[in-house]
Amino acid sequence: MTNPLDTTSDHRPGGGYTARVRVQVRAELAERGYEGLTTEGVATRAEVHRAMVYRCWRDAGGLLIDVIDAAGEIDWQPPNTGLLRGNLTALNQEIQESPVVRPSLAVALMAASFHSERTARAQTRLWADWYARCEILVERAVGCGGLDARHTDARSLLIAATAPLHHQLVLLRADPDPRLPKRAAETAVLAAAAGAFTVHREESV
Amino acid sequence: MTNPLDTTSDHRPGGGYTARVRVQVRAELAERGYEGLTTEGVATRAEVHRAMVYRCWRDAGGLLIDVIDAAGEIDWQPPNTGLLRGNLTALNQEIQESPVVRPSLAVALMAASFHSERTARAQTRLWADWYARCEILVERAVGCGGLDARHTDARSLLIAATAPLHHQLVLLRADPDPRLPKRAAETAVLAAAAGAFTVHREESV
Amino acid sequence: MTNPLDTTSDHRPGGGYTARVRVQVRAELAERGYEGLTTEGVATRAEVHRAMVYRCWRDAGGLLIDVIDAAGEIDWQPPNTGLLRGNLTALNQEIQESPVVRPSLAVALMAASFHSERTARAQTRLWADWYARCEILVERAVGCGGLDARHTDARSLLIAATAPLHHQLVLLRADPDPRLPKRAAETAVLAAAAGAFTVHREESV
Amino acid sequence: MTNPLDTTSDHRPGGGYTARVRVQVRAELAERGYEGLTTEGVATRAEVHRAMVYRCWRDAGGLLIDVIDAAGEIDWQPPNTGLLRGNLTALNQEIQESPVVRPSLAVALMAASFHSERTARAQTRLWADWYARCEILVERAVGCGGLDARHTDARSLLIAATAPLHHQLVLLRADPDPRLPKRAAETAVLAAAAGAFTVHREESV
DNA sequence: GTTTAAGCGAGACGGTACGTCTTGTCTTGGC
DNA sequence: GCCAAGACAAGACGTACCGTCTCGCTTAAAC
Repeated sequence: MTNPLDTTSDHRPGGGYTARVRVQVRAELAERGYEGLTTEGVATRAEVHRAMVYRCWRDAGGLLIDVIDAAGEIDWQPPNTGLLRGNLTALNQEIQESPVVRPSLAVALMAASFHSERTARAQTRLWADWYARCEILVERAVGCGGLDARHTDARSLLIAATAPLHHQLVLLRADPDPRLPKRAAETAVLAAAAGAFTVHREESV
Repeated sequence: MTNPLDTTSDHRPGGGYTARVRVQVRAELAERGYEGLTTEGVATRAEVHRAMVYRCWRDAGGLLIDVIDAAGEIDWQPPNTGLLRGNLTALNQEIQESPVVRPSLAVALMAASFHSERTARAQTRLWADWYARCEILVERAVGCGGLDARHTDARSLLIAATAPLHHQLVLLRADPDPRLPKRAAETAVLAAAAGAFTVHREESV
Repeated sequence: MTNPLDTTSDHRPGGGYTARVRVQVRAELAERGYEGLTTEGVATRAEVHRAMVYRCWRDAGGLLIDVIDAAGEIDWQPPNTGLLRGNLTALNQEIQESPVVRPSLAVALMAASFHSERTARAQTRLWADWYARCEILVERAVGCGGLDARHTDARSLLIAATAPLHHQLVLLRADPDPRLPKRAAETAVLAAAAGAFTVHREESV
Repeated sequence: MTNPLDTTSDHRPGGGYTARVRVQVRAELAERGYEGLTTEGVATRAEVHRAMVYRCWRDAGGLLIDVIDAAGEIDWQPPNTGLLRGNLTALNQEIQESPVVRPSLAVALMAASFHSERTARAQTRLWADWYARCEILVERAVGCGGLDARHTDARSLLIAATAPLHHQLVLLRADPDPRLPKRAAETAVLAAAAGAFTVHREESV
């Protein structure tokens, strides 16, 4: 975050090296993976003195948090190609394609999130933001009559639709299955049609 | 365990220290997390010389692989309490309870799986084994008429049922939701009833 | 003190902080010894910004020189209790008592004098001043008939009388010997009586 | 000390680098003075990894102690040219000549001795050893009738004879005076002849 | 009476050295 | 031959200082 209110970092001044460092952190993560990330490497690549990195990001964890947070700031929007089914499929395809290069930034960020409590929280923020952005897909579908008029738990639907993808790619580390994005989307839509994500009054108590 | 599949270790002689070391690796992982694991720490706790660890497990990755593999060798069986829905719920509850303490062994193993290609493969083996064991749940349900007689893709059903749990706990690092195990199980069963996991001929083309 | 001899400082304006800083330098030296002296510590204690210290004293060496020079400006006079023997003994006693606490300012100043050529010169100035002040002791003795009427090299006599003290305390770092001040004084007086410090014509050739 | 009993250092193995490192410490001290000594510089010059230096000498202080101690192990003997007066003069001349190069090892060792308690003790040991070796000069003189037959405090005599030299060179940092060695020796001998260093019974109580 | 320069607080910045901690290899010597 | 012991090379880590610099604010003197 270039955001000066950022409570994560300690001082992060206006110096032009901030962006430069961030780029190099991402590069190192993508090239060498989380464990290959070193303050030394980043500093050298960014042509900044190692001490500077410590001053501004405190330690290796700070770099990670910064990059994870920065990942949430790109102006991404979920696909909007029409129907819910298609949108979820497209979403899944995006997920599937992103970490196709090994080691990828996406996987490295996952690994990084295990580094410390703070990186874990950053990762949690990132996911929360991502799901918040995706909820519009579900809301659109409800509005267009694609779903039961009763209130649907968008977050659960989205998780049902996308979790299998993340599961396969990140946890199982299986090779991508080209049919999985569509299948998982359809499964979620079927379940939704069957009322699986309907919010009952008494449950919300 | 002198696991015959284990291509990692160079020799693993009869010394009684093998089990001792494994126990300590697990203890260190559970206590200090993946990043806190050091050969020194393990060796000291196991009262073995550090060189011994390198001789037998080659390097830190070897220790991790060994422990991940060992995790797949315990004689675990999925719950069998009756109906598919109940079984899946029970399964999810087990998942939810395991990593409740932070840092836990389960989470540490996840983190460890990002260490290298080899630990990733060990983790993949572990998941494969786990799903294989769980497939019996689905097969029983099909056999008992709980599901459509047409062939059901057990693996997909299981992933649909459990992925949301792993997603919440491991990736989102959210606080456990006591209702989630049941909900995710029900969602998967609803989807299954709607034919989401039915294998069609044309799909295999 | 805006010492006119001081070639060190670039400017030393009227701000009241000059004295404050000097006091803190002395305090730091006495408390933490020469190696423990930092511009940061001094600045903080003196409630002055670190940059101010650099502006006015140029660098750490400047602080040291300043303090060494300031040590020569206190209005000290050698003891005058009567006879040469007694005066020298009293002088030695003063020497012996000053650095009795370790680490002391006196020892820290000695250490500081090794810092650079410039601090060494400041230290030399300090000694020169000290001996100049002490020469009165010898001159009085000559005048009062306590010594041979021929001209006596006061400086040599003083060094002979006090060097053993400094040697023991500063170089040998031995524990103070309560009898040493008197003994060293007597030795010097005996040598003086034997003509050891008499200046002969032929020697000046 | 190559002495394996050495309680100063922590392990100091048989590796051939020990001597190499010591040589480089001395070289650095002589070239750059005490403050210019860095573990980094020494390690690089000795072609040893920096970590090795820390392993074997613990820290910068360890290096200093080692070198100070080593300085006491060279097989030096005081001059023996005949009479006490001449011997003391020769001794003083040796002192005067040693630190003639600035910065010299001798001065650097002095500065180093202020580094810590431990280096100070090493320096004290060095002086004690040096005086012990020099006492033979006085004993010879007493034996040959050069001095009063009553017992003479050799150490005090030696200090009286040499302290002015050290004082001038190390503390006052004055330029060497070519006549000083002889003068200081004569002064001490005169004082001795006058009974300045005679040990009285009651004093030794 | 402004304005303008110095004094000074604040802190970013580049840089050196420190001492610690791991990792993984290799050698030596006892059983 | 197993293995305890530990030396060794390598390199990252995070900290503490150092000394330089550029901003701005304020305040006293110059115009």
